[in-house]
Amino acid sequence: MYALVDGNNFYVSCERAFRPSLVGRPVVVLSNNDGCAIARSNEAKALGIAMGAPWFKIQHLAESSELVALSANFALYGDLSDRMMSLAAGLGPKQEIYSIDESFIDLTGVRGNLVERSFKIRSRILQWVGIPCCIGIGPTKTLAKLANHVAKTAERKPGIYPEQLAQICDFGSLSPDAFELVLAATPVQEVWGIGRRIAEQLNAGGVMTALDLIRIDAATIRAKFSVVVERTVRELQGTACMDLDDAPAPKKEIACTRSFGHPVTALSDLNEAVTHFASRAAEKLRKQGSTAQQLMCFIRTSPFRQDAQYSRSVCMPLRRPTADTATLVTAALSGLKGIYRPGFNYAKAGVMLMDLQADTVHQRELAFDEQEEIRDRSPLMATLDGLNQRFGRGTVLMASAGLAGERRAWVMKQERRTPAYTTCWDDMAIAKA
DNA sequence: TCTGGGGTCCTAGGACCC
DNA sequence: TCTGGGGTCCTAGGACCC
Repeated sequence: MYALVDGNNFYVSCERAFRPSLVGRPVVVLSNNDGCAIARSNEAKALGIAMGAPWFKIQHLAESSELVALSANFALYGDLSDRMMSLAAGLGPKQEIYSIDESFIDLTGVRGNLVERSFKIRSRILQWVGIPCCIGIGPTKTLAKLANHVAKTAERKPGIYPEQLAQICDFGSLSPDAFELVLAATPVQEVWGIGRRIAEQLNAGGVMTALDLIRIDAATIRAKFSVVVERTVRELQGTACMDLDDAPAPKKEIACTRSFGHPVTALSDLNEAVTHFASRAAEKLRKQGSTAQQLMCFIRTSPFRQDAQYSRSVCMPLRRPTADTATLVTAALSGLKGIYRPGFNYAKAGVMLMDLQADTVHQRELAFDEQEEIRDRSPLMATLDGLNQRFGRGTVLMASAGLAGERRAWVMKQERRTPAYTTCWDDMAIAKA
């Protein structure tokens, strides 16, 4: 048996934990650059705000419906996530942290009443961290995920599922008939692994609900779709095809990409931005103990503007695997120089590190070129990371990143950000008697 | 005026090998 | 006139996830 513990409207709940006045109000959290809604409170969902709705299209609701919009505050969300995860881990012996707000728990060997135990964990997370969550339980990960969907929907929209399934839903405790009713009330697109495209094709073939899907035999699905969809169907039918992954593998690629706060035209501005992205990507790379053998750099205009369009990327093979910021920034800037064309309004740029390998692997080289000195700068990088961790991101950076004091067009817009209450001394909330 | 960021996996087809 | 069989690796594109 698996459980899925999932924070409700997670980013919004994090904001509410420190601003209780937001409880009961329609709230959205905006993406970087205050672009579009990436989290919505139940009240905001009730206003009809879609996931990913552009802010400028829903902004009028701030006046008419007292909608509150906040800039994403990932420092806060990450920290509250850690706290929630450590409490969720108490549900069973093994945990897989699947995303910032979700974790699977392996319930093997857990005795007693799973539903009661889940309610206890849920109320502990609510009391200690301030995040409401729902828990789904099922014999496979896909079923646990579906049970979680049922638990959340039963709480938010009465009438679709039995109300006793709200907050905690254990498929294991449902009769076969009750289970079928639940599946029949679930659109096929709500199943984990069935996205918009596959759902369209299924719907066209008359497969509308999870119950319809579960009744198709796996071989037919395999023939019509793929082994991926087949796995989803088998999981729905109760055959576990996915194990709990409690030790995630290192990333195979690491990216840092951003949209700009304002259109950028000058190469000098792009140089600063790309320096930042390459530096940040390099930092992530070192954190996971990897080196990169290839770097990709891209720039693009906005596809949403009636403007001359330009989009190009370039791959830069590296002389040898590296996690050195200076080397990576140099490669990124030289790539950028090659693809930059003047006269465009650039909206976004990014750096991706690829062909990663463990930094414990060292390829010996013959010294063909006596002039070339291979210097190990990893102690310097460790110092750099240490300073930036202790005194804050950007304390020490490459000169080509530019000076932070100046107003820079490419810096992303974050006009409604709340304080980093739990990760910055200056932002700490003060309790008044 | 204003539309996010960061990942993974699978498949088909081409190039190439013996 | 007749033109094999089996395999690997790489890439691009599509689909999915949060």
